[in-house]
Amino acid sequence: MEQHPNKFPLREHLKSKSIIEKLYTEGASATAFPLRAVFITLPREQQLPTASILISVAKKRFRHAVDRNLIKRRIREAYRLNKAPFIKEIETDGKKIAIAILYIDNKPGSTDYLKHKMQKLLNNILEKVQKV
RNA sequence: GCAGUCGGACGGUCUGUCGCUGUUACCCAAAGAGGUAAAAGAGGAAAGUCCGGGCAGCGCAGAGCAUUCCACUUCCUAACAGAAAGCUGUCUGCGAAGGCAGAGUAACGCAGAAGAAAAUAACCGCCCGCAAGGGUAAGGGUGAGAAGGUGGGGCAAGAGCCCACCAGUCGUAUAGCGAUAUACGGGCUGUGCGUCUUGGGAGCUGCAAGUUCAUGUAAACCGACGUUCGAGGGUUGCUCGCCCGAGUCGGAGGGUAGAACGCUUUAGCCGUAUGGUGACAUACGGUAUAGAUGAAUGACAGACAUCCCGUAAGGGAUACAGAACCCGGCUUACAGGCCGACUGCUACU
Repeated sequence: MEQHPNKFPLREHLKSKSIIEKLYTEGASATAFPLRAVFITLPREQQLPTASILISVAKKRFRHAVDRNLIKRRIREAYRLNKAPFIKEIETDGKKIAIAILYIDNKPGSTDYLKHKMQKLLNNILEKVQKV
C-alpha cells in the first residue's frame, strides 16, 4: 500500500522534552524571512520518524490565541505540502532530523507567501545539512 | 413612519480537493507501527481569571486573641461579592427608564495655606449702657457643612422664644412578612471620614489537585542535632493547651520527565404543564452533544445569504474572538440583523 505523501500525522510532531532542549542549545539555524528554523541531525533510532517538526509562534508577537493558531496552521499547511522531496533527500543521506520552525514577523503572512518561503527554508536547511 | 428605553434570543449556510484529533467497525500483522470506512469534533462570550461552588489531597480534642470578607428589606440558589421583587435618598432624561449611595454612631481622633468661629462660637454688624461691660446667630465673607429651612409674631436688638408649613428625629396608631409609608403627638435638631461598635461568615492548597503503572533506584557518601535530661514534627496567623515521636535536617551527587485513570452523564440540555409579580421551584416526557496535552477542530477554491457603495455593469464588507477538570455568576470585546413590552414626536382615520 502506497503512503500518501502529504500526510502530517501527530507522530511527526516533535514532543520529546530532551530533544527540544538539545535543539535550542546545540542546534544550527537557517532563515527565510519570516520563517526561521533551528535544527539538529540525529543518529538513526528506530522510534523517531525521519523528520520531527515543532512549530512555534511567540506570544510576544501575537497576543491573541486566535492569531497564533492561524499562523501555526498556515505554517503546518505549508510544510505539509512541501515536505515530500525534502524528506526524501534526508532519507537518502541516511540521517534523521529535528526542526523547530519559528515565526519571526509581527504580521501574519498569507498562505501562498508562506508556501513559497517554506520551500526556500527547506532548501536552505538541506544545503547546510549536506555540507556537514 | 422616525427617534429612543428595557428585556430576550441569534451571531453565517452549502459543495469540492488535500489534511488533523480521538472513537467505533473491518483489513494486514507474531506484536507494535500501519491501512480503509463511518459518524463526530470551539464560544456567547471558549476571553479577563474578579467572585461562588462541585471535585481532589492534606489538616481538624478544645479555648482565647488577632486577621480578613460581607452589610437597606424580603426572596432565589449547591453557593456567591450574583439574580429577582421592592424601600429610602440623590443625580440625569420631556418620557419609557437609567446611574450612584444605603448596618450603628456611645466613645476617641482627623479636616485647615479657607474662615472671626468647626461646637460649652462674637471679627464686622445690631441692641442696652456715660463708660467698663453685657446681650445677640437676623445680615457679611469662607467652606462639602455655620447651630434645622421659609414666612409671620415677638423683642432693646435678637433667638424654636412662640405660631404655620416643610425636612429630620423619637413615641403611638394604622397598612405592609419587611425595608418603609401615612396620620397624630413630643422634644427642639451640624457635616464628612477613620478608628470603633453590632450582626453574619472564612481551614489550606488547586486537575501541574490527586491515583495507578512503567523506567531508574540509594537503607550508598559527607556534616549537624537527638532517643525519656526528648532532636524534630503536627495542631490555619499567634498564644495556651493537646497529640505524635526515633529519627530529623542540610550538603554533594544521580535518575525519571513516558503511559493510563482523573476526563466528560451532568446543580446537563430541550419541551409541556402547574405554582409564583419575578428570580425560580415541582412534575412528566424527550435527548446524548469536543476531550486535545510542544496541545486536533484546518488550508485552498467556488456558490449562496445578509449589509454597504453604484443609474448600471460591477465592487466591497461579514465582527469580537479559539475549549484545557466541570458548573453558576460578574466584567470586558463584538459586523450585522431578529422578537417582545414600553416612551416621545409626527402623519392619517
